[in-house]
Amino acid sequence: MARLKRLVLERLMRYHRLLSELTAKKPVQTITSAQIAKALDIDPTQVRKDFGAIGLQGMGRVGFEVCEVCRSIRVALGFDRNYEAILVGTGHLGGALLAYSGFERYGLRIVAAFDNDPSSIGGEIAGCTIKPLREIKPFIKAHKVRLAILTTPVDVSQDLAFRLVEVGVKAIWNFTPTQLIVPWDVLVRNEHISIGLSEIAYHLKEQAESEDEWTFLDT
Amino acid sequence: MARLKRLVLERLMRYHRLLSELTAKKPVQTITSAQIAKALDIDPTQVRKDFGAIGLQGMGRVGFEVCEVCRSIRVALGFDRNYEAILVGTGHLGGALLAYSGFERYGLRIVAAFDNDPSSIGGEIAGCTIKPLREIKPFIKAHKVRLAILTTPVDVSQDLAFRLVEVGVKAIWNFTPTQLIVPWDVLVRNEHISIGLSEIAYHLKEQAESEDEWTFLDT
DNA sequence: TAGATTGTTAATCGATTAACAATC
DNA sequence: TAGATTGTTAATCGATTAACAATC
Repeated sequence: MARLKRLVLERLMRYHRLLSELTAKKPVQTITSAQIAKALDIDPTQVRKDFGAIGLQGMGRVGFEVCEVCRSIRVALGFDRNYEAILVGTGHLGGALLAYSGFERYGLRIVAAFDNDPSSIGGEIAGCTIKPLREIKPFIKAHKVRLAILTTPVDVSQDLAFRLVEVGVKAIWNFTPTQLIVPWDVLVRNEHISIGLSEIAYHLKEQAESEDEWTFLDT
Repeated sequence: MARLKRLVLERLMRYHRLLSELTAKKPVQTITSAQIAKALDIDPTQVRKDFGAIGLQGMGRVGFEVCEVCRSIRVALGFDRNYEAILVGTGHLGGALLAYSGFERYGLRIVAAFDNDPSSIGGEIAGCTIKPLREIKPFIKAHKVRLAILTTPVDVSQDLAFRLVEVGVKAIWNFTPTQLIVPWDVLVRNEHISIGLSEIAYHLKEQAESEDEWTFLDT
């Protein structure tokens, strides 16, 4: 099967969530691409293409079997596997991610948290003891951890990334606003929250300005 | 000036951050589009196009003046204005956002937090008192709040969205995994963290499989 | 069978990149 | 002036959407 692109992966995730919610409310046997498309405000062809990409077959005049779709997506994205992750940086955001229990349904379990602040080391968040940063490399080696979640201050993240990949980390979920440099076979997924502010601030600015125009017309 | 598209806005944000960091380290007078492009791993033409879109003029053989670029981006995105926001849902993620002080440089100030959990109401996070949810509409009206940050459980977010827009909210920063329905003139910026897991899980799966192949060849 | 839905190819759209004259 | 960089038009690339025969 051809390698799936990022946009396809993200849509598959959305389909999966939609169908999970749907079946949680009331069990549905089948669903059409048009129904899914409407719920997510995209084109039905898109849905069929994406399903085709992971080998899903629909039934003419009926649509797709919900259970089968969910299962296929889970297999395609790798949610049927289990992988252990570590988290570095136990500030507010790190704590929030540790406390979030929703990742387990996707096969992700955070097995350890690290920090270099003496006052937080030894503490516990959501059942996870905070370990000193110097133990991170032995821990990763011992547990064959391949995913690291970075919620550290900006200035240490690149240095950390170097050290993480050295001991076998193959994916970094990066919540720090840094463009990390990593080997070609390591995936960095950037989750820079404040990027969203560009769209928000711009919208509010434009909106305020257009309001001013109307006020002008009113007078 | 033509309306800027989302992708352009996001890149402008990245330019702004890059240049802020750069000048913080050591003051630089000018920078070329090629230098910026290299740092962000994009095409130099892209940078010049984006700058052109906000009316920035470079100098042949020299490049762009760093200060002027920063200033123009701030004006274009509306970071030179101040806007007040409220936050709804003071769980772990809500708390993390309240505690984060980095938004102020973009003109955003969170002025109140709301929750409907009696045990958290009256408490304080990062200097912000948590108010009961029933006070949210009067508060928004009184303070003319136009931005709301949603970090509530999924099941209440659509109902909240309806109530928020009723009293004048024009932008919702949505951290809940729901497709919100809002009037056409209200912006919803979705920040669904677990979407990123699709890319991460898939990469780890593919990576594990390719490793298996090599192991097979070794034998 | 008739009709709705799939699966796929072709057309469109938009974003990115290449090319190069104009500029300092 | 010579050479590096901008600004802009044209070409390419990829993603989305339209069209429609095949299917149940």
